[in-house]
Amino acid sequence: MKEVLIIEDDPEIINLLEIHLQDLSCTVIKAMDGKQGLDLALEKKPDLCILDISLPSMDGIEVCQKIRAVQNTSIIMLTAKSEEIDRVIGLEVGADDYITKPFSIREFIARVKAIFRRAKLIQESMNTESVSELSFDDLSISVEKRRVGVAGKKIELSPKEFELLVLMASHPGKSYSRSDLLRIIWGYDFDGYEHTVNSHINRLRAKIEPDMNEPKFILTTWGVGYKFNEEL
Amino acid sequence: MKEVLIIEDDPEIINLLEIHLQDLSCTVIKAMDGKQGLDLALEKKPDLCILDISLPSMDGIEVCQKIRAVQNTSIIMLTAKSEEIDRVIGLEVGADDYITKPFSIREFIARVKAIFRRAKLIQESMNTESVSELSFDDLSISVEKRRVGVAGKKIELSPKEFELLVLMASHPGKSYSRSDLLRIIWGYDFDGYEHTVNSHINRLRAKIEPDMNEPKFILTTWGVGYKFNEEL
DNA sequence: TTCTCATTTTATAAAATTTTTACATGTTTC
DNA sequence: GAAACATGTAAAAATTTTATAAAATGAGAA
Repeated sequence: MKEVLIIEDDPEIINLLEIHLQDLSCTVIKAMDGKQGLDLALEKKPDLCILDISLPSMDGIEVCQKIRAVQNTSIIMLTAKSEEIDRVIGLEVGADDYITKPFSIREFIARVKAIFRRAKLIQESMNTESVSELSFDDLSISVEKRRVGVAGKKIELSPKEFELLVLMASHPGKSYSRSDLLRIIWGYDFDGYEHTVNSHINRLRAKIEPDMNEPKFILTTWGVGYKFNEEL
Repeated sequence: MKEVLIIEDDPEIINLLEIHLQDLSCTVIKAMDGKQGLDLALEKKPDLCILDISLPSMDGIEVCQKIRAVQNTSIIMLTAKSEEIDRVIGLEVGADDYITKPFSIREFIARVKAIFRRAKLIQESMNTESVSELSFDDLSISVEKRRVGVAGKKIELSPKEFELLVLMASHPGKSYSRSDLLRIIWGYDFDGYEHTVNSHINRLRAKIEPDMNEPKFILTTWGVGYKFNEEL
């Protein structure tokens, strides 16, 4: 059960957001000014903060920075004008996402869901650092030595190819969207096309798949992304 | 299981750090002043000390120096101002890393992990260096006598070249990044370009490799660093 | 000091990877 | 089936990383 803190001085918006967050079965806590919001954030450590940029008693930017200095809470910032977003980004406040008012509830919900997905992904990827040997059928991966072999033959992979393979092979059956992969492997600040992932998957497959027309290891989850075959 | 000692007089910070260190499954011990911290460090020999610079009863810098005089515990120093870091560096206190308050937990965790990785690497590099004779194909290394021969012929190596060769030849197949090599061979306080490593590897290869276009002993792990050929 | 040698820096060339691009091929939906 | 969209493929362009050689620096010995 996720806990969400709304820091916002407009009661109408609070109400609106609260209703829809409860639909997502989140617990909602509320603060109507910056200072109180910061205190609550530090005390309750919610999974997500919705943070308005203009607030009484303490600016939203400051609140964001202070929260981020101490803990790893996801933050979505609300701004009235899109120019403010530039300011927030320029200051590298470190929010996870930004929404300009007025916004559609549909969009808001989508973003909240996206944040939760990301947080879960990052958490999962932190856990699997320790596995050093992976083996499926005739594919073997030595994470530490950075070696990959197919049917006894040594395969040379580029850094990105290797990282993609290790990540996916560490979580067989888990589908990663292209943007998940970009965020995890390329980093959150990569700005390029999602198609880049296709290229790398394509080259990786060419190196490890015996039959390109029927991939055995790296499968396509249509409309979603890619996953490592869980039935091996 | 790693043991971490926190020496810090602010209970809030202690609490914060303790929670996140426990997430990394570390055992945490705490001291709230310099003297007590020093005693605990010497008694328990933790894997890592988190050491605030301003402390009651004994300055953090003094504590750091005294710990380092006696044992090789990793130390991360916390300072309120970035000027203090200059002072710490100027005094060559020998901390492994420095963080200015306020810091983000994200960053803190990343640094702690980095310290543990380095410690592991250095520990490993110490292990097999006790071997006094190494021999691969027609390359022979006498670690004790500091002599190297290729195809029966004696080769003169400079100190850095020799150290690089011994380290890598002691751990065939293990890839070392340029920064790993700088830290292990040059020392943690070297501040120069990673490119320096290339120069040394280049000269070392020129002396021991029969064919520069296809190195036999020292191989490049593209995008990572160098390793000694494990298939000899 | 002057010389020598190891080391570091710098510059440039070469190699490999990564990203982009363009287009082909599939898949879904109406 | 056709339109819209998602994925596959291959190759050119751009970027990053590594190799190599040569010049500058610095430390120590004669």
